[in-house]
Amino acid sequence: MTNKRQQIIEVTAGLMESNGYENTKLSDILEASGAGKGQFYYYFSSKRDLGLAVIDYFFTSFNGEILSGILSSNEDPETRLNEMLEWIVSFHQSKQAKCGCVFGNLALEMSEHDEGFREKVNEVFKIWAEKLQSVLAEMLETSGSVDSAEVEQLAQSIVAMIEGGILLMKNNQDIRILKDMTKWIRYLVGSYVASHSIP
Amino acid sequence: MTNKRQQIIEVTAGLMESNGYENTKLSDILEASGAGKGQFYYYFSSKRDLGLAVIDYFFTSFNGEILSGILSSNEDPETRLNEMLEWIVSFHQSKQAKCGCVFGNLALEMSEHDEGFREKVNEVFKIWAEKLQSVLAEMLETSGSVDSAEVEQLAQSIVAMIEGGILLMKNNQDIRILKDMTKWIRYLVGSYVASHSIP
DNA sequence: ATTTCTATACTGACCGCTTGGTACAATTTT
DNA sequence: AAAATTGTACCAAGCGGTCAGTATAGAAAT
Repeated sequence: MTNKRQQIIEVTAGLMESNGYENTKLSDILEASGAGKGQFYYYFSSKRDLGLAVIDYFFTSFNGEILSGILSSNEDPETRLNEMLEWIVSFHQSKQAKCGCVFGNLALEMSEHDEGFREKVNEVFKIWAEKLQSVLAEMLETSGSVDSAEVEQLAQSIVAMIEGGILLMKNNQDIRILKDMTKWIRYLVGSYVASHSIP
Repeated sequence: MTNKRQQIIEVTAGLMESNGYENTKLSDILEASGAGKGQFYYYFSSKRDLGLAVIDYFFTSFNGEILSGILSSNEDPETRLNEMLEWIVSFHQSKQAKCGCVFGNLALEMSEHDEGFREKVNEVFKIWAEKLQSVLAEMLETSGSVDSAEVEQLAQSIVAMIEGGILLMKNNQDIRILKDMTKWIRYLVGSYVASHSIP
């Protein structure tokens, strides 16, 4: 039964979402998933091993929802960007603005003392920014000269803006901060696209 | 001698800057500051007590450098904003983009399970945003209608953008990400001010 | 002038508790 | 019977924090 393995991953994902990695203790995991120690160490070689598996699990879900989902739909690029921002806001609203972004949380918690975590999280941000870049490129399709390096920077900065908005939102426990941030992202993108479109 | 107390605070500040709060162990603090356990508990009632004192210490330094310093100088508001952004970039450059922002780090690490930390960090962000708001207001002085609530949101979002840029910078260990972010902040502010100025 | 007292500054062994991880016997599945 | 799976007792290490006691220096008492 790899069911149990998957169950442990999903339960831990829930715990890590609100407590981070270090603060999700093995005992919590065992209790919440109804597994024994032996069972755990049969499926995972260490807590770290599980942690990395949980990141993969989060990415799969994030990828399906945002990257392969919303950002890859048939809508026009502006709509897709908007839908992504709205999805993020309502996602955090449903969590009462308390959890933050798992990837952002792990980035700050783990990046310093665990290369494996750092690289895995980094990959998520990288893929996200790449996808965003292609959406921005679509918006600029009718433009004359497009500096693709600049668009790349913009895409990456949008990811950073979202993460920053989530950080402040979480610390303030107020969804409005993230909502405002998305407004300025739209403003920035709109302003950039407008200034680059051929009259 | 309250020297020792101050020394412990400063040494811990250095440790917390690169390791966060939980990962700065009491044993590290004692070793680095050359203090014994008894000495420590003579000056501080708990590790948490020290942690809160360290935040105050960081804020004092941040306040002097940025809030009362750069942002309150006699230069015009655009220059002050620029100088702040440049200061932040070169600060993190000097730390090889590895430490991140103490306040941002603590926000994500502690906000969930310690109200005291959360509120203290929140206060920092709040004061920062307020100061930034007044600088933005100065830029808009010649404008006709200024929506001060909107300017407040912009100021807060700029703080979020900086924090997000630092987060990604740290996880990527690449200062360029933060540098790019500051570029977009300037672009956003410039664009906003331009669109609100009377021709 | 000498002794006694007391407040401050500091020591480091020790404590209770939690942690991630292991050993291994018992059970279930094949 | 053999192999895969799982419960449980256990471990060493590390943690923050406590505590009984020491050193010292200046004030107070003699």
